[in-house]
Amino acid sequence: MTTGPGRPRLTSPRRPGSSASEQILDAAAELFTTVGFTATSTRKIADAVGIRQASLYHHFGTKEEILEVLLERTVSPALAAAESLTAAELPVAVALHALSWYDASQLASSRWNLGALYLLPELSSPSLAPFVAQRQTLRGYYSDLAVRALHEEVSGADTDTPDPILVDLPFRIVESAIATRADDGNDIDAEPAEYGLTLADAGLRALGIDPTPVAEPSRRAVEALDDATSLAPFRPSGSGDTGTQ
Amino acid sequence: MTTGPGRPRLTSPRRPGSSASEQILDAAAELFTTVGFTATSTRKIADAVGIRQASLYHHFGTKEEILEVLLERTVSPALAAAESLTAAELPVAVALHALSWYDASQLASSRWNLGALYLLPELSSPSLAPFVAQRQTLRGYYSDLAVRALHEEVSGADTDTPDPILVDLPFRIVESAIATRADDGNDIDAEPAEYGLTLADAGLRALGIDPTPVAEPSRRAVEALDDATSLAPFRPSGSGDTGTQ
DNA sequence: ATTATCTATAGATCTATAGATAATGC
DNA sequence: ATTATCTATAGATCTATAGATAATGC
Repeated sequence: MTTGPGRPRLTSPRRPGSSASEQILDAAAELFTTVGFTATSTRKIADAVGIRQASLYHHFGTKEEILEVLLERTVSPALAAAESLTAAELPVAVALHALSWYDASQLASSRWNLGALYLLPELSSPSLAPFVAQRQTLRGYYSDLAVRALHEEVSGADTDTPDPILVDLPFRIVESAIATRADDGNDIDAEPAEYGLTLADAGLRALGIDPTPVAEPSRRAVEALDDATSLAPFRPSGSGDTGTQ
Repeated sequence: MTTGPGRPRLTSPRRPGSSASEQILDAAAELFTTVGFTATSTRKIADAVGIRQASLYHHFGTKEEILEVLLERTVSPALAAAESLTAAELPVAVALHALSWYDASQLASSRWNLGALYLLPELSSPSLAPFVAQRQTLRGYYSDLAVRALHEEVSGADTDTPDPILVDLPFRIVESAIATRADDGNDIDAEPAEYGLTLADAGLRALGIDPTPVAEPSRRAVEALDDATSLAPFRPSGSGDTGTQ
């Protein structure tokens, strides 16, 4: 690791990540999610990486740029899953359940509680608006699926325009994984896949939909997603066999 | 308003609140909840009040002390409601539903989104630990009620120690009002009482409990709470008649 | 020559304190 | 005399830039 161009560091690396940029992102992810964006100085990030404060600026133009990269990486996989599951020819309740399961598992299994970045009050800064918009797009996928699932379930027994608070709940219940991690410590003791299943089931029940019949098709859909993204922290304990679909 | 001791301000008051302290708390509540604690300078608070930065320190010893008062005021009513409802001789599901309804209504109806103070990453500061602990106590009331409600409902059909993720959900669903307000703007268009009812119902359904039979006794319990605290932003549209209990 | 680090620092904050000032209250 | 404000400022940050230095790569 002493190889490579450039003046050597004074300290040997103390952060995971093959490049300096990745090490900076890892340190910033920890600090931003635990003490906040403004409360994290560039000096503290540099100290956590083991470089000098000014050296950060060889890799990122501003402190905010670091946050932008972290936000981008956090919202992208969930948004891709939402698009893929919405396009797939799945029963709507299965798509919603699978999206919740996948998203909640990701939130629970990431090294740092990156979902907390979306709760930072500093996100009202205009330059971060694109990422806030992406998160709202994801929220829209959830509520669209919820609206359609309700229509399918009760076939018009409810009003034609369902309560916006109600159809927001699957998204909010998935999001609760962020607050739980923030409250109970970064390392959650539950299995991410199991945790995600509990939240996905609850999201459907909150809408008044029985999750029992969707569990198995949803499991297959999530496994297909994981195979596609090959990020796959998702290894359910179940007997599910990939590729049967 | 030009009366009273002390040197006059350069600017006439621009904030609600009969005393300077209340005006400072109102301005700080807006800024802390929208841009965050560290990102809010004492100068910005003072500007929002219409006084000089140094004048804040006549009323509060430190910036953190302002946050402490806001946190105290936010958690106290919910905690009092939880204690009162737990002590009351109510069916457990009714107590849980009423607590959720009351708490969610408060979160939705406060002038600023004060619940967001509990999501500030800066709360990991040791001096704020007492308030974090109080919030966790409130969370404990919710989950205790949820555990007991599940036992009563299915009478041992489930395991003896229910899933901690599951019994945390009524609390998390109520808390979702904070994120919704942060996402959709401070002024919510729904009636607080109606909003709270939707979340209280969903909390029970998430546990697998039908909220229909508890709605009416819960309404009476919430009205009794409001009469007791006489803070009462709670005016349900229903035909419920206070005092019949 | 290029790259990644380093040292040094400018300029802009930000929190909190010291002490002056202008009102009311006794 | 007491109170609530004001002006002024010390001391500690904090972000970002300028330019030197020490490696590799050609």
